[in-house]
Amino acid sequence: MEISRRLAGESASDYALRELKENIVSLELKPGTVVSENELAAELGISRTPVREALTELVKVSIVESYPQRGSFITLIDPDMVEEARFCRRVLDTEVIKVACDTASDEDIVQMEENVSLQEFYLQKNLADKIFVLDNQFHRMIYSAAKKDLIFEMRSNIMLHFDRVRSLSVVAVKDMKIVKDHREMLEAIKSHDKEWGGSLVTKHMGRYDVDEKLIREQYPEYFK
Amino acid sequence: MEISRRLAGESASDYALRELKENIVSLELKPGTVVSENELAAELGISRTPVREALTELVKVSIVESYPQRGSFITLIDPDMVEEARFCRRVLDTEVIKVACDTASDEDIVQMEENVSLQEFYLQKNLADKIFVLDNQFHRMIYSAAKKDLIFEMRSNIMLHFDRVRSLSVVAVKDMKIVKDHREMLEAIKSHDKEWGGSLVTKHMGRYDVDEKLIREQYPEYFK
DNA sequence: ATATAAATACTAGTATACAAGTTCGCAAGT
DNA sequence: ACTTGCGAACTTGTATACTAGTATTTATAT
Repeated sequence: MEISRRLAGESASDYALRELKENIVSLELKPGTVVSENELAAELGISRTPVREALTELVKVSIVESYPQRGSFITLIDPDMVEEARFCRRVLDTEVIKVACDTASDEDIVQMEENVSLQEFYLQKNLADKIFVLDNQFHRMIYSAAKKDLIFEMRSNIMLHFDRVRSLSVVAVKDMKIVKDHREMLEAIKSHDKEWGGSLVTKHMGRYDVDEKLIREQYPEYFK
Repeated sequence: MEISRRLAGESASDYALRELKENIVSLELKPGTVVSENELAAELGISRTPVREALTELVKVSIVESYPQRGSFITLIDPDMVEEARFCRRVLDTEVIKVACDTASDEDIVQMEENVSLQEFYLQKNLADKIFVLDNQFHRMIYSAAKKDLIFEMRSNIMLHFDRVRSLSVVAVKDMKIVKDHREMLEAIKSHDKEWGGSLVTKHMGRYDVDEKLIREQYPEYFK
């Protein structure tokens, strides 16, 4: 497992959860892998207790399975759950951006402006990983502007299933188009155009269409 | 705190989580109350570890707040989060029932038929608490028929915020109308009428409109 | 009497010890 | 060669011990 340093002020539990999520989404921890609480604790340099707390949360979102006295496993990719994640994102993002069109404050918009400008900057520099982070932040900002922060947390958890498949997809997402989508979403919010905003989400989701059958043929051992 | 017996085969953690949820929603544990891990462990007859695991999950959904070395508290009712819960339910229920209209199997429909018939039976007998349980099961069945079980779990967690206010509302929900709504939803699913299904959810949500201002005046100490 | 400081009784976070059960390998016997 | 049985080495679940920090109360000094 790929392990980074523990952040300043980060609790052991949060550290374990962050590391696990990153390694699961990046497929460093492959679907079907067995993960031992003791082993993880040793690798992370913490005790079993915080590791357990992190694993427990991941069990709740069905990205880890745990069987008493037998072991814990990274779940195989379940197409039904991937579809749940996609569905959840599409439905919530669509309605939330509409709310944001009504409720976004000037301060919200300033922050989003800054974010999108940075995305455009890094797009020119071709720094995809920078855009990845900003992308996630941008969507969080929309939820925040609509006062739907708790729902965003839920969305993040279920999106683990979706992100894992996205990582498998060899087809890199066309950063150019998604940044342009974000710019348009911001314009929709600024002009309070709810219908435009909603339709942009639909278009945006289309960017992430992947040929699941193809991926499944390539990595059959990862799928349920 | 009102404590019921531990179920057969129920782990200590699940027991603690179930008890906490029940007591929070029923307002037996009042908003703002301090909950001590040691105290809960003693009351439930288990150790701190499973109590902590339950509390941790409730912290994730913002129904409990925890401050290191200070204590844990049942959160005050936050109108923004209540609105998040209502929004989440409306949006997801609407889209999920549409999917269910397409995907519900004969087996799914048989189960729903049985459930709604029971609701009608208990309606005649005037057994509101029986209907309450069946109500929740019915909505779970719709999600299950649409293969959105994971999303239903998320919905359940965020609904804690909503259910708490519902418990405060003196105005009892008119069971007669909600049972009729359920019957109609089932008919919509059986006839694959997605638009009808979606509109029924909107109508259904209206049954739970409560005068928050009134409740807030009555219990100001429960609100943020 | 009042202000200040030290003692105390809490808290949550973490580490460790123990309990109960599963899996797997190896050895003994047929 | 194959089956059977036993034991060792795992696993998670739970209980308990320890750490560090907060809040309150008590005692002491002015």
